[in-house]
Amino acid sequence: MPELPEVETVVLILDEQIKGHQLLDHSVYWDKTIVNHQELLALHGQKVMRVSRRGKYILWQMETSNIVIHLRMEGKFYKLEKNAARNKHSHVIFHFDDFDLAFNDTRKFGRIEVSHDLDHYFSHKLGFEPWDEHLTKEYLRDKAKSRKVHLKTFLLDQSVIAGIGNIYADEICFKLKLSPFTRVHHIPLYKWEECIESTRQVLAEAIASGGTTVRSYTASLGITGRFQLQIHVYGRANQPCHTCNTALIKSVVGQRSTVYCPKCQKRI
DNA sequence: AAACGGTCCTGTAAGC
DNA sequence: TGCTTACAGGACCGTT
Ligand SMILES: [Zn+2]
Repeated sequence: MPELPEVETVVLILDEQIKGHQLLDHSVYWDKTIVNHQELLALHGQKVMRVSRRGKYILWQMETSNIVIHLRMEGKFYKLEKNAARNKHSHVIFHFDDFDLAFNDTRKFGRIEVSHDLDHYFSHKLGFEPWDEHLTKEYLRDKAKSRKVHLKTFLLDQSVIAGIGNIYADEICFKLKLSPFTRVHHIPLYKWEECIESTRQVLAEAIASGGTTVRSYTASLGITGRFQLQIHVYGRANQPCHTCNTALIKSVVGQRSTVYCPKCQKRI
């Protein structure tokens, strides 16, 4: 599923493909995909000024407002010839001046919403971006000291750091050499510095390779031939640890499947 | 305030 | 073989 690196890749491609183009209108085939229909209708005729990202959200800056898109599990965009046949999983089709752009989402979890005030929209949802200079070890320590949750749950909390999902949460715990079950209020200050470094390294590596799972999102937008990212733990239950050869363990943290090395990753 | 559990969805795979 | 059931999960919301 798309996490920050995948969304970043989609954003770069979308910016190249739709910036400067005029949104004529759109068709809706699954109502709940669109949060506020009237506001979206009001943007017909406007050009896309810029496509950007905040956390896992895709932002289309229009002339008078913003279209905010979350892909959730399986949302993806396909660029189509005008009036091409609709795929049964295309729930919204944006009709641009000289092409169509389909929002395809088998699980129907993705959401498209218009927001006039992004700062307000994200203020309670999202914490700092991974590369924000305000993301410091003191910030993480302070956020964690009143929390009893496991490290993995903390990393998945978008109001702490924005953009980490299930795949990279496991990878970050592995790089940090901490068990995903570590209680965050037990983690010392110096380890939070390492956490920031690990997070940035894991995400940067993933962005550099175009996102782990991004191939399916972008094939139709003209990107092919990307190599899969080297994944150390996610989806590798029972396989040998890349560091010590111990069999990796599959477990559940916060109702999410979790894989870790019982030897390399200790609880504090 | 923080934690928890249910909800939304459907394709895939396992099980009888 | 064909049917049923379990499972995957990001964000959100009501309850504890
Ligand atoms: Zn190991």
